[in-house]
Amino acid sequence: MEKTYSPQSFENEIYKTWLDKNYFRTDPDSREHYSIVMPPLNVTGKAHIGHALDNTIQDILIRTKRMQGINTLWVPGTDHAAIATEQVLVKAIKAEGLTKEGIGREEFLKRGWDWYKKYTHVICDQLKMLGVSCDWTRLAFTMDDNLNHAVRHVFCRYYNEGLIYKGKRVVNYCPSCKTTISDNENVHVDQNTYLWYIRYPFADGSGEVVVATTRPETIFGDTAVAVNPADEKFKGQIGKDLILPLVNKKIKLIGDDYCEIGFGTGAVKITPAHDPNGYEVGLRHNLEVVNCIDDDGRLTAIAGEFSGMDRIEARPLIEKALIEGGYLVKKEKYKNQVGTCERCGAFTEPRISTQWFVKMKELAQPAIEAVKTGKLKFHPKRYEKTYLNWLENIQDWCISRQIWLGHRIPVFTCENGHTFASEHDNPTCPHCGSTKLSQDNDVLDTWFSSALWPFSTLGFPNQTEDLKYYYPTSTLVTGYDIITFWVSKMVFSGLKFMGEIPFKDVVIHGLVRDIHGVKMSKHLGNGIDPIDMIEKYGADALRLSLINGMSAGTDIRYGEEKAKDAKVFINKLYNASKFVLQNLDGMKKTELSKLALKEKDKWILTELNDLIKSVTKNIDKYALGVATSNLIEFTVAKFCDWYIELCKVDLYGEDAERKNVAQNVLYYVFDNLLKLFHPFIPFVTEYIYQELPMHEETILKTKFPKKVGAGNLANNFNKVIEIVRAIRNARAEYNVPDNKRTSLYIMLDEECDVVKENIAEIAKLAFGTNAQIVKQQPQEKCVKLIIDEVKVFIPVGELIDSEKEKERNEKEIESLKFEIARSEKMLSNKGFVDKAPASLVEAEKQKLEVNRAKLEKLLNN
RNA sequence: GGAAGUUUAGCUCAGCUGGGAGAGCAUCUGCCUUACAAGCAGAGGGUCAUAGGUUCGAGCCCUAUAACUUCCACCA
Repeated sequence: MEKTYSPQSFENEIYKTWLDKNYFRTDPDSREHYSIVMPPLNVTGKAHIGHALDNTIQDILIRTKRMQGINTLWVPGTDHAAIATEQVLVKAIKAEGLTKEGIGREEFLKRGWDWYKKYTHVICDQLKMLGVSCDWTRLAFTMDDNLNHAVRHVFCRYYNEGLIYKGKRVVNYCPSCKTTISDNENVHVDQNTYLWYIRYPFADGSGEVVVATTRPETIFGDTAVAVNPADEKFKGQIGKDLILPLVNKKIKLIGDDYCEIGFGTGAVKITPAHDPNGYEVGLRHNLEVVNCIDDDGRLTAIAGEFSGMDRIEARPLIEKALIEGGYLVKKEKYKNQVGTCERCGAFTEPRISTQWFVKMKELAQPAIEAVKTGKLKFHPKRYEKTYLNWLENIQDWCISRQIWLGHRIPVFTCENGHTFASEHDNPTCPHCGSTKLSQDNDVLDTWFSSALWPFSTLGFPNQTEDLKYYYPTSTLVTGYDIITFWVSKMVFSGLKFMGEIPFKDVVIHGLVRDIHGVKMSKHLGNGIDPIDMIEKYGADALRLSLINGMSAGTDIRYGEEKAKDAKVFINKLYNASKFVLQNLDGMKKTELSKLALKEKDKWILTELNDLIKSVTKNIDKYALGVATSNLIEFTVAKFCDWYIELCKVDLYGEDAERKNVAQNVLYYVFDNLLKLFHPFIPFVTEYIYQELPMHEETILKTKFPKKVGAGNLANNFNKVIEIVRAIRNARAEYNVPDNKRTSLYIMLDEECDVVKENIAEIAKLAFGTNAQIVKQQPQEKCVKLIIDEVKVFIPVGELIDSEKEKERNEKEIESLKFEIARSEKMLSNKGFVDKAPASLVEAEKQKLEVNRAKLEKLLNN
């Protein structure tokens, strides 16, 4: 064992052993199962700290369940992240002086596969560094043959049931990525812009209507101006013709409720092709749809002199033209939100186009029910609202994307004009048998394949053993940011195709932010690279730092300090292990129940029992941050600070029997502690475990502690702790330095076995040269402490200061008096005595009595 | 515009069904005590955001207010 804790020296090797021995592999058997599917990792880029958090949580759950003897499966996987990858590829191709269209679809897809092959291991290797115990032999990829099959199978079922349709809709379009994006990918950002007030004259010269707009460049697509029919301001004018500025064509003034009275000028220009509301209005009024922005975000021919210009760049020029034409009334500063592309940040364009949709209303209903009936639970519960709110207001899901990478829509048209969907590779037309087919050009939204993840990774649509045994999965762990994107889609898909919810518990965690609470981003350079942290502090430290103090569902402020602190703690555990290992020589391994346990042994075993209970309970509740606090608290404040020190008396003593008891208890407690810690910090616990004299093949297959197997553990050891603390406090108050040791005289008013038994321990822990039980107060000048029936005398020589002694005594008397007064007040309060629970009132009475006795003892001295 | 969350020590956060305010880091004091100075022993430090209310009793429940954060939403 290395002298100092250096995780870099063993983490990789340990992981390699785990893999070599195939420990993470599982197959269906007769046991109960616990399964998790890992949220698929994007093959682009590398792991960020959010991945580290997400996967650490999953790993803790999996490792715990595995140790509890449950058949545990964790399926890892990757996602093809179509839009992002396509962008990277397009860029690379461009760098070669080629174009996507130039090399053709087939070659492009080949490059895509090459990319995936090359980079899949990058992110997987990074996860391995973190110590994840997923079954890598089952690594799934959304584009794998069987997953591809699942996608087409599902598509066809939707299609044949009429749940998929092709329709015209206003969708978000990114002119930079050149594809449609979903509402979720369309990020609204605040922008400081202007509101342009534009004059639309009546064709008959009888005045004008002024409209306010944030998008003057879409004027070329205007096909009406709308006002609210109830608006007095425009009474009698609805139906009249207006002259569209710059274009000089006639458009109608229409009445529509969409237009709000009193907002802006009360009149709004209607651009059906480039505004979702405008489109709806257009449908109601049968308006012409005029496209004035093309695929590249440039103005079309209809814009005349502006055609071919970027829509945003054209804005000032259009403004100038409006001024010159006398159309611009004024321009005001204005704040609003615009849609931007989540991937590239470009302004998106609402755009009318033909797309594929999934009808959602019918599918959403069972998914809503699943949560409302409590079959599917969110942790914390409040996120159910996010989920339900989204499903209850669901819109049809636009699933087509105008890119090449991904699952191509399996809809074919044959030479005779028959259109059909097929899940087969080389289909023939079911209507005429033709094999001359053309396939739809679009690919599916990546979420379409992710939606099937919990069952497609288990073999669906084939009814495999895995699928039968491991579905529905147990827990899904993910961030709140993709509840609507992903979680909800898996739920309705699972219900639809498997007839069963895909998982029972959804564990939601927060985002990892920087230490000031700002979202980490490349742009700001405030990101923390998990791999950096692993290299500097070790994977265990990173894991512990992410989990410790984490509260379910809330964001985490993270700074490098935290990883450092975690490493400091692990170092402490490491040193404790060194102590344990150095002191086991000659131990005769004996069952606890057969050992003559002393009070201190019973005390630490009781504490261990409590720890096991709370850690188990908190893991079950997904309160992992509380579980680690429990563990750390026990390790430092119980095991190291007290028990190890207490043990030394026996370990270094003459009594072989006693020594053996101490060794056994020390071993037992530490062994259990390692196991309890293992799910959280797997590497260091395995490393230390392997050093234990009696160990099994690997800690990860040992039994998770359940309950301390020993008889009655009742003990009175806290009395000793109280005495030691009192002595330490008194010494500090007299400024006795720790290197000055004193004798300790202890006088017992009543028999007190626990004190007698631990007299040497008290001396050791309270800086005594020795401690002895006396019948009478010693002659020397002493500081005198009274701990109930125990009196302690500390001869601290010239340091004694009778003034100070009196002062200290008085202070204690004061505080006791205060306590007594408080109790008396409570107990004389009729309301409290009558209404508070009896046990509480009783406890208060007890306290009062004890304090009164204490006070009396002090006063009598 | 709708909704959710947060507000507790200088910093990061715990605080379970209401029953005497906690941890880690930082600060101060004293100690190199044979696992650990990445340590040990001790200490200081809080009107639990504000104002009301319910209750015998409120950090916790209710109502308003403020600040910050986030999600959803088509307001020109």
